[in-house]
Amino acid sequence: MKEKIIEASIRLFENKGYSETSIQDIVDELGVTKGTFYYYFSSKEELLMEIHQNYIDHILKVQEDIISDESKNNRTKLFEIIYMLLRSIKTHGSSALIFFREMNNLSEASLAEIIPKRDKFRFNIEKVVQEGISSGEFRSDLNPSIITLGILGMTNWSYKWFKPDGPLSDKEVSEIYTEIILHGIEKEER
Amino acid sequence: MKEKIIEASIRLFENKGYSETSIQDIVDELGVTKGTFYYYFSSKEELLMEIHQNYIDHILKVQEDIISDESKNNRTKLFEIIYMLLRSIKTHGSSALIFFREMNNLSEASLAEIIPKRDKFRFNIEKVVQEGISSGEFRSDLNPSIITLGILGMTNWSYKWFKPDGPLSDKEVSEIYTEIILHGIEKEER
Amino acid sequence: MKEKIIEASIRLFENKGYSETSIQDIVDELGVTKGTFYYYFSSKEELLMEIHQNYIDHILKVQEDIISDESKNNRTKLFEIIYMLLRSIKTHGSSALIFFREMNNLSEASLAEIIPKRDKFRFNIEKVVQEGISSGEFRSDLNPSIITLGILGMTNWSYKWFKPDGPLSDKEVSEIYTEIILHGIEKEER
Amino acid sequence: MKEKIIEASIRLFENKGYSETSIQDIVDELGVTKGTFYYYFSSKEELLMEIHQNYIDHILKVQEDIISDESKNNRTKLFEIIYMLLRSIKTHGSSALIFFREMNNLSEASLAEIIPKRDKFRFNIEKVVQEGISSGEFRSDLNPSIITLGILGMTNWSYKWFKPDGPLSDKEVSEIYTEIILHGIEKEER
DNA sequence: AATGAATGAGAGTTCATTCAT
DNA sequence: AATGAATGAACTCTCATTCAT
Repeated sequence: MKEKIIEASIRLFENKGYSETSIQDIVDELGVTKGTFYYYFSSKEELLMEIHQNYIDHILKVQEDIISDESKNNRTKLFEIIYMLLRSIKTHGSSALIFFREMNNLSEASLAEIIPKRDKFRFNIEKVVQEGISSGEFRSDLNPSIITLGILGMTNWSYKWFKPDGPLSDKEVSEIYTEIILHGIEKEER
Repeated sequence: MKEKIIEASIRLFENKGYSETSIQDIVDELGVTKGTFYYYFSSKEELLMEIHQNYIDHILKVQEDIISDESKNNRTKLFEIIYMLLRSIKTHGSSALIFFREMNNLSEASLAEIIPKRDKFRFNIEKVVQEGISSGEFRSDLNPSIITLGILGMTNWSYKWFKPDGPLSDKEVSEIYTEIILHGIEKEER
Repeated sequence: MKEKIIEASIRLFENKGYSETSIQDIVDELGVTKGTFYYYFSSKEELLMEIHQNYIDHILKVQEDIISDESKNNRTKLFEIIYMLLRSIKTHGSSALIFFREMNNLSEASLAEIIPKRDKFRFNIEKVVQEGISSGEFRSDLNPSIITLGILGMTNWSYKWFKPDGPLSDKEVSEIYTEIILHGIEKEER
Repeated sequence: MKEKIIEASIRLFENKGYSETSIQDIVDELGVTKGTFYYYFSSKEELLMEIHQNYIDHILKVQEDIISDESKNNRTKLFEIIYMLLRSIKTHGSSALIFFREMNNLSEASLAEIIPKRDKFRFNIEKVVQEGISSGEFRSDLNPSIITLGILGMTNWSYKWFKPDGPLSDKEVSEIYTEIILHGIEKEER
């Protein structure tokens, strides 16, 4: 039941937004009553928090796996992180969209847990960029923080328009994005 | 007074979000009463719509000026569009942020006016990309639509983190972004 | 202007009801502003009161003319009162409807002026009935107050359905009503 | 609780009118909160609609019973319908008054349900009148529709003045009204 | 004679939440 | 594990009225 509540609410939050979706909307979707909701969640915000946690924990975990694989160079790591983010739209429904759009509906207390994780995700990418610079894979004349924010922007923005059943697959889009980024930040001898 | 209401509400919407900001919040900020608000706006959504209109009309106008300047090549046009978007954060407060974040709080009727303009802005960029491909400035092996969405992602995402009084200026960030993009999509002889 | 406000408001009160019609509705109808309204009337209720006064004063006056005409017998007087009421729908727009429907929107003070006039109108009819009984025109075995209320019910109710441009004229309806009433209350030798 | 809300609101609507009675007034009367009201009714209009439905369904049902009783002649049927209407003031509180006075506060959608029932009630009376004409009980020289509207006027108007604890009983008034009507529309050999 | 900006009280309605069962 | 009645605070919006100009 708890899972079903989360799934239904993700669907509703995506379409109507968190604030505009009432507990009533959620339980109506499942044919149960509000009491049931409060048996599993102590507040509406706790539900939102759980969606956030699930999502960020998932992508952080996959990211760590990618980064810690010493057999991959930094170019490959960047591609795989980008691909993973785009793939998560298919695997995690609209959790990503909700993660980015509804963050300001979390309480101070919840934000204090989520923001460090979100920052960690960003720092992990920045580390890949910096190691690529050190190893000579990437150009050294561009600010690594801004590069990282550019990558995140490109990728995260895709939640606004990417459809898993659209003309291009998540892999194809990831390849184009990686190509754009790499042949910009990579030191040149092409 | 109408201007003051718009300014105050942009500030509040930015911090608390549109749905979480009440009319009471807005008028308290100005020391007037709710009646005053409804003297100038017929609904809360009309206010949101006006913010949207002001913003999109502004950036569309500036974009048209950039694109129609025949003395500029497409590389320059891209840079100027990116720069204009980042600059608008300074000049138009948080209208940009509200524009992107609160779009789903518009009514169907309002969306029907805004979406075509937003699409036009995107198509205008896509046209610059395509003309750059035709003219031989840009690579021809990457999907122009995806390139455009990548550029928009990078740039629009900056409303989430860019601070006009941060360590880098809007111009510097624009130059880095342009550099990343260009030396990826530009046909190479480096 | 004052006349125009009264006319417009009668039209609006008829369709939407007094409470549901705002001052704004009235002045919009005339293309003026609310200030204008308050130049002529000190409150919304004063306007309603004026409509009431105009109507009741009119029908009271006509009624007195009918009653005081010594050349008419009581049968004729009854017919003429009924006819006058039905005719007033044509001549006084929907004042009658408003008079009956919106009376409870008057203040205590206004009611204290209107109710005695309304009662006087009723007593005048009751007097005709009673004189008809005394003179032998009407049956003496029926309660004159109830007869009067029956006549008023029949006649006043017509404001709910009578249309001046309908299949029967105000005169024809009056004749049928009088016929029904008379050949019930008239002592018999038919 | 739902029943208690209906009862309290009928009392309040009678005295202050529907538009002038607020939800707050209703719940104050019962010592509950506005939330409770909206637990049982989705809108103020739904409450008004329920009062209308209850009343018209009741009188329609009783009317059908009267009409379908083949042992009664049409004179008797008329009397019984009139008596039933007057009796309903006692049995249904002021539902009748509200039914007639507040009909224009119903939405289009609600009216579309109520008007046909109200018309059916009227047509049923008209049918009795017409059958009385065919059977020779009633005069044939008077328009049956107007007769019917006259009967309804007399009877419905009584909601404005009839008090169950007044000098005459509902039965006595019904008898006087029937007497007035019958000896007007009945073919004569008196 | 008329405007237009502003008020302030109150309207109907929504909703997250509680709690006895 | 789940219900259903009830709360209470907040919300958007309406409106008769005022008043300086």
